[in-house]
Amino acid sequence: MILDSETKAVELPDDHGTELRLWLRLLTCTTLIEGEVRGRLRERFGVTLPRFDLMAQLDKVSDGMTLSDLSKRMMVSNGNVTGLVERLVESGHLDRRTSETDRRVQFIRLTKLGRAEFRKMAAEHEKWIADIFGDLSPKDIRELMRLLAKAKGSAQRSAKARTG
Amino acid sequence: MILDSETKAVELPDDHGTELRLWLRLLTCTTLIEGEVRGRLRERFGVTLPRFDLMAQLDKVSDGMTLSDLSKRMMVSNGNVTGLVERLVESGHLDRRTSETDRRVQFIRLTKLGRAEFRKMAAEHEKWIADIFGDLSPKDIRELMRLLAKAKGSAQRSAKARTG
DNA sequence: GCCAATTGCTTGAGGGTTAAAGAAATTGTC
DNA sequence: GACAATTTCTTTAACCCTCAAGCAATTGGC
Repeated sequence: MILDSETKAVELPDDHGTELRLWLRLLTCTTLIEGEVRGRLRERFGVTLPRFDLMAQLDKVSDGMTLSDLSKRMMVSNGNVTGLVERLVESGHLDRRTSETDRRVQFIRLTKLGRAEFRKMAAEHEKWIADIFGDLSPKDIRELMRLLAKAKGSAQRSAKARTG
Repeated sequence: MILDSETKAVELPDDHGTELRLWLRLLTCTTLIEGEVRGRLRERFGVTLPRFDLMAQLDKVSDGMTLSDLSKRMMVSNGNVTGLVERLVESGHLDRRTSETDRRVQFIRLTKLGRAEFRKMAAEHEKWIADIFGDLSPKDIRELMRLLAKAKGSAQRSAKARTG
């Protein structure tokens, strides 16, 4: 550790240790919660997290979404969504309907069963999340929301600068 | 939206919407950054994120770690680590050595090649992270660290309450 | 010493995930 | 209308990941 004359830590010219520690903490935090949610979904409903997430996207709309929309919203690859939808159609939770005007496009919807099951899961899920964040005050939450929004913006700026 | 007589939003008795939104934002933020790092590691070094993470754990120690240690530190399953280590031994980055005193245990170390390659990657990685969080002030970072620590503690408390 | 419980690791089944390549349909331009 | 570029979706190979079951070695009582 480098200290100056007043015994205060001094930054090295290229020390990015604080950012790195922040990233590791963010990752740890998310992994921890994600694992907890995954376990509860599995244990309580026998459903996987990706399937739950996909159904959550579809629950927000009434008239269906395309596969491309889903992959953008979920931030996963196109091929990934193809497989997920396939399995959820198979199990009767989803419904696919080819567009009349563009035969490449498929509209994916929750079936009656799918929506009913999702709503049941979502209600519990929301309580789990509330409990998981239960030690945070409303002010903590607001502040975290604000800082994460800033971090997200920063990351998007950085990503855009890389790929052009 | 429910409004009271002074046109101010009123919480429903069981509304946990803010926590849910916080979780989604946390997840989005992490997924975004993780994807960015994954892409850069792949593009720049042809390495996957899990392999980089595993090597990062090993780089912190000089005398090796067991598979169990690795799986705890990385917060992934035991079987997962078995496969990852296998592939990294195969590629010459890792080295396994059975314990003298307990023949179930294997100490995993970075090879000379592994450590050299990791150090090179880590140096760039740190710069990427610094850039990704570049818009955050030192104060923002401190505050995020603090709030994420609190969130982590809360999540651990909740997880512990579930499994006992 | 014996044996049950525990610990460290591997295996196998079932999924999830990406990047890259490709098939099918549409659009824009001439 | 022709046809190149684009868009939507699927396929493939390789990998990542979990959970549960199982094997091998060790430990702790007795």
